[in-house]
Amino acid sequence: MDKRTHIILTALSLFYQKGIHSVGINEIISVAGVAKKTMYHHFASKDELLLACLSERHNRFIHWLTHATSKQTTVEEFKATLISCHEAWFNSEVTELGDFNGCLFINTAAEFADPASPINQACKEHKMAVQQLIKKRLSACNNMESSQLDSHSHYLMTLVEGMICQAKLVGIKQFPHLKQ
Amino acid sequence: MDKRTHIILTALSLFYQKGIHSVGINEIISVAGVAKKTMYHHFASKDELLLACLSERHNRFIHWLTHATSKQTTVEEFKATLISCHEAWFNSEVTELGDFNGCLFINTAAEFADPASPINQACKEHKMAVQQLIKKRLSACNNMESSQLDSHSHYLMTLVEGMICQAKLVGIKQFPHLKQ
DNA sequence: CAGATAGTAGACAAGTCGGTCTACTTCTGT
DNA sequence: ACAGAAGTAGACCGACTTGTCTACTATCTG
Repeated sequence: MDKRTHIILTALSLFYQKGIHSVGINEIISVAGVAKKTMYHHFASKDELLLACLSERHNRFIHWLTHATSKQTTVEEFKATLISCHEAWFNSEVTELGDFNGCLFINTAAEFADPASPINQACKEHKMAVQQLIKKRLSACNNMESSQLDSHSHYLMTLVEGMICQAKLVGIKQFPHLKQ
Repeated sequence: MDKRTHIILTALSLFYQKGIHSVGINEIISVAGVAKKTMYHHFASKDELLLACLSERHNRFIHWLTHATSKQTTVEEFKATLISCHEAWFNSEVTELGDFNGCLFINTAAEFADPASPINQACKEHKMAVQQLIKKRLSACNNMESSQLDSHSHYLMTLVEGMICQAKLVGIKQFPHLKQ
């Protein structure tokens, strides 16, 4: 495998499981089995590496969510699919997303003060992309009233974000009460 | 003011605005205007100080939420109050909670890997206490069906958690779509 | 008045941090 | 075959980390 990709995947896994500031460059290169020079050959700094990790995670997540929610036809069906595919993630049943430890973007944003930093911007952009995907999926449902498209997609996004937080902090993995 | 309390409040503010690992002991004592020995006289370690900060924040938050949601009589009214008092928090209009920067407990949990650590336990306990408060408030509403008390309080909790995340990451401060 | 407690400033230890650099090797494309 | 890119190990830098300690002072209590 490509060294650059290998470093990204190793760092991504460590960042996701332990947080950003808890993981040092030395740990990353040691786990990746790579020389420090190699890492700094591909990435200018730890922040640049982190940005590459966020990008990788973003692509994986959007790819997964796109495919996991591609079959429903009604709003109710879509909502149920959205909830249950997230439950699968919480139970670490989605191999491409790895062992569940909350949302990498929420976790990362918690560690950086400046909201204008590229890192926080990347986190924000990820969330907006997810919101857009939900909206797109919702608009394809055959009983969706277009006048409520914005508010309903926004509502589902709030629900999903809440589920992720509860799954991480309190350990709730199933949300039967949301399915009515 | 009590030195111990002063240290806690200073550390709490720094931890909340910048994250835990981004803030060092030296910064805390420097901002608090206190000798290092004084800090270590009151707290055995940075983790102990953090636990005291979490406890302080927990008390403030529960106190605020208790009073902010004490007047409603119906389920619909309670839901509206719950949403709008959180909106006030997001807009930093609640003085006792300071400048909004997400939920300290969600932010903190993101930085510590071990879910069994006292720090993550404190975060979990805070969330369960909020959940309990919501449930208690809901049970006092005169049109609340007791059979749906668990599922409805759980639902409201999910909504509130989602709002907090969206307010922090995407900067959404108002949630009109949740009020129907 | 004595003794304990809480405070000050700041040196110090031992280790980690991100990042640079040297010296050398291995792979790859023309 | 040879040049250059990509890799290796690891020493090294200065700054920062948590936490301890000495030496001294102020304040409170019996």
